[in-house]
Amino acid sequence: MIKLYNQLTKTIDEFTPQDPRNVKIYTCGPTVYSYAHIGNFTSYIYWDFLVRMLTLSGFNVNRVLNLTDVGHLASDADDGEDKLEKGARTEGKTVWEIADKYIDAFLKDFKSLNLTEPAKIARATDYIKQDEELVDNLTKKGYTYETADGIFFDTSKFKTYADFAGLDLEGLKAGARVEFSSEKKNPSDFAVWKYVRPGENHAMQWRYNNKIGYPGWHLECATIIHTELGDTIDVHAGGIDHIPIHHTNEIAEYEAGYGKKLANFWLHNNFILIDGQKLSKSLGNAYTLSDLKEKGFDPLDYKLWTLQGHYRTERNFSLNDLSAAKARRLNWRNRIARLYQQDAISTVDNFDQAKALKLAQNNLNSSEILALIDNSMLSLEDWMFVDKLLGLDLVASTPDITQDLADEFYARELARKNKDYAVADKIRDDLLSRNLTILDTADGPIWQMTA
RNA sequence: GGCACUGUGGCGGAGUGGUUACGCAGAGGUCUGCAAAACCUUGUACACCGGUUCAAUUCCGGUCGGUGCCUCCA
Repeated sequence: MIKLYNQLTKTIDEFTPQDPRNVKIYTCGPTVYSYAHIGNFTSYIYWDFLVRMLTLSGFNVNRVLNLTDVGHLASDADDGEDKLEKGARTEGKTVWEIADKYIDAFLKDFKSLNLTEPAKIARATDYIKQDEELVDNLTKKGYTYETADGIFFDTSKFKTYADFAGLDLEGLKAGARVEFSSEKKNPSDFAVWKYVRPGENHAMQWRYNNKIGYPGWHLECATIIHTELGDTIDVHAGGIDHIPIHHTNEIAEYEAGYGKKLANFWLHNNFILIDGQKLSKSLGNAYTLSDLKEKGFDPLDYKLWTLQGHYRTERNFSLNDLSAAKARRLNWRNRIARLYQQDAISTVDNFDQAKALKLAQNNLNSSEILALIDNSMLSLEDWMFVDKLLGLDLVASTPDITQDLADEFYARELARKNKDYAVADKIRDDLLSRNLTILDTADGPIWQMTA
């Protein structure tokens, strides 16, 4: 039985897909205006674990990931410039070049984390026609109204608007930090289509409703889901920050426009802090995977660090703790290395694969799987199973030593037995430079990986 | 102001109404020519105050603290 926390019910519910064999999943992707930082990747790491768990549970997983390559408002909203436009200006490139550059970087990082490739990676700009059709549809059904800024969704017409996030619409009105456009009918109304305002420089633009404009942010997810996965998907996953705005609006657009429920399960990952503080570029703590590599970490060290915690918990990241994860991962790989050096007969195997999968099925309890691994003896076949479940690439990254190295290993042992320590130590140093540590245990020498 | 998440041993972090999480670091020991990230052993934690209970870190209420969202954001 698979159990997952569902934002729709705010409880942990039993998960069963509509089709007993196939699961339809949509996961929110990045806005490609700069390099993704490690916080961005927690989401993809946890959803990768979700996909792996479902696959090992016997389902065929049909997952779509979107890439938001259409710009939306930048953080310093007053300048009226969107992120992609800003990136293009500062880097002296076109918005399309910016999008391509960072999509490429994102996919490389994605691969370096050994994340399962989605069945479909969808670029928002490939769905403009569907966006327009959805706006048509919403307008036809009376959900929209027009202002000088664009076409807005009237949230008061969508009765269940506040339910998903548990929004207090009155409180929103009273305590809002930002002045709402006086043209909006309700504070929670949002643009489904934006017009390029006079004087605004927006290179990505399409003609719709006889005006130049571009789609509102939430639209792409609704149209990509409907186009690629059809009516009512099984799981929609994304960041916790999206609950009150993005996903709430996405549900409104999709369900009002298509007349179908969007998703049966909604999963949200919590954020990480870095050294107790929010990730931000100004604090200089928004590490990218490249930054971590420069500091001597493998992306998979970060993946293991992420899986040490639960996706719904706010995590605190530090380089010190990443070192702990790195050590753990190396220790695991050296346990595999030991398997190559042991007699099959002496190998005890008490790892319970079914139990590990069951822990994963229990609302993605990756942390307890790690503890199970630490408390069990695993065979090589078990480690391969762990790699399928967690995607840490442990076995492939820990090959048995070559004959060449084995020869040196035995040559050293011979020298050592002859008390020719100068030769033995020289060989040991040589092997160390080739990524092998020699340890003389009570049962004789063994080799280990140094990295 | 509104909504939500969260507070566990040196650090990170699961989980549970009464039994060891786990990792890293630390300590002691073993082995040992030396070295060693090897091997063995080792930690009586759960913000505070009440309540429920035979029993609470675990349930309930309150207090205090941390964080996020409400403008793009995993």
